[in-house]
Amino acid sequence: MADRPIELKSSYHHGDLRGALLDAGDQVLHDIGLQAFTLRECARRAGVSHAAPKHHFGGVQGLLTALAARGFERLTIALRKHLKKAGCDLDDQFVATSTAYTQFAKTYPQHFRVMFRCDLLDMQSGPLRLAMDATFVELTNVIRRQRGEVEISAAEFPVASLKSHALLGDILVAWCFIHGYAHLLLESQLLDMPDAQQHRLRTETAQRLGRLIRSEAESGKST
Amino acid sequence: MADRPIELKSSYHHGDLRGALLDAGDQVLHDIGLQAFTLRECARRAGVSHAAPKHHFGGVQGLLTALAARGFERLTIALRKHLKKAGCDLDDQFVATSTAYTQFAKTYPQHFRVMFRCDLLDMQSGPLRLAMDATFVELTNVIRRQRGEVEISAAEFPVASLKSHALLGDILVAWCFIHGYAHLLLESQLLDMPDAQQHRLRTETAQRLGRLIRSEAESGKST
DNA sequence: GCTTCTATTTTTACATTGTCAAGATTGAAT
DNA sequence: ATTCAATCTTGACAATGTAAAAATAGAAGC
Repeated sequence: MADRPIELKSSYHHGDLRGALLDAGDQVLHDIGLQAFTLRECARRAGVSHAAPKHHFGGVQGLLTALAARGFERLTIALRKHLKKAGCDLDDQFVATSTAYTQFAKTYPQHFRVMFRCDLLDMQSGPLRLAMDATFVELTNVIRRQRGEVEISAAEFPVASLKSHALLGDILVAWCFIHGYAHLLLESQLLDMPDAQQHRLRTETAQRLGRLIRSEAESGKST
Repeated sequence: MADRPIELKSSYHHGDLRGALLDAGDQVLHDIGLQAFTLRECARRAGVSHAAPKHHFGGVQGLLTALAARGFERLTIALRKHLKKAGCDLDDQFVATSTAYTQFAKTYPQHFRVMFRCDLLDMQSGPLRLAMDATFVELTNVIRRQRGEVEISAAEFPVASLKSHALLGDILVAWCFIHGYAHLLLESQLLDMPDAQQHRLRTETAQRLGRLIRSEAESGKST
């Protein structure tokens, strides 16, 4: 009944070009991949001229940086969702984390690529740092729980600043495995195997590492 | 005294343009990185016209594929060298492997990037497959020795084709950790810390995982 | 020794890209 | 109603990857 001027797009003044370009960028990554990613193609899909993105993102690096930040945000959400579903069992939590991370890499392979290409990104970008920190808070808190420690709210980052040597070691074990698995799965095609076997192997390995971390935290506590 | 016509370069017929382009490509990666890698720049550095590479590599993908293969060859050599220096101690061998892998990633970061960007490469390329297989034979043999198994000569690949479930699991633990560490070090800058701490943490973690693999292989054998 | 053949390299051309500067448009502030 | 600043478009430039056609040189055959 009422007019809906929000959706209208007079030739100038798109309304939310920034958001539209981000969406277009997502689509471009999904459709043709990072190696074919192009500012002009994003502008085309957003229905604006080829130079329009400049005002909002400065250049291609700016848009990629924003897309990477979006990627970390999505990854954080995925981690939280899987953790929630996993409940309180520490074993399940660790497996769920590796599942979420892996599934994200398989679902958004091109985003995953951008997120870990610091030569393409503006690593000084505030939003990117925030999004990365949020992801890594989630990850490190999984390890903290495995070790029976209290969680942390946010931003005692970067990881290197952690004071507990044992905690840092456990983070290294867990995160490097999870990340390495996802990255190799995506880029090496040497881990190619039937989905069922893939899932079984990853789950078993995650359980194994979870046990390792917990048992050593236990024995460390008694000393 | 004698003429050395090999080195001469009359304007046409370079002599070994293929090799020269590979060297130029190495240099370009080292000097300006993958994000600025250009066929024309490689041709320029090799002293030939911009279209000369086509005959030898087809296109940019061909040259990158050849450079990636070279990268895997170098990585294989580095692994062998570090393993030789490590001697027979299993603990040292595992640490040496992670050291070699990490050092390679830090020394040739741009090559490392190319080697794990399957969207930029021709994954059907024979030379690339051979070079990758050689690297992974080296890696899996480290695990075999940890498990007290006999080594393998070459090419029972890809990894997924391994019949021993336990072996595959150990390979996953080891390789994903090592690769994940190197990749995160290179791309996340969240593991940034003083070199000494970096080295200590990685060494300790490698020893930890080596012990895990060996102890479980032991207890598995007795059952 | 001369010719022919073929592999290699150059030249030329074209569509695309990222970035910049200048101009056009519009909604809001005054 | 006028001014203004933010936003978008136009036009231009150098650079890139690829393709086709032309040029060159070394080898093969005679």
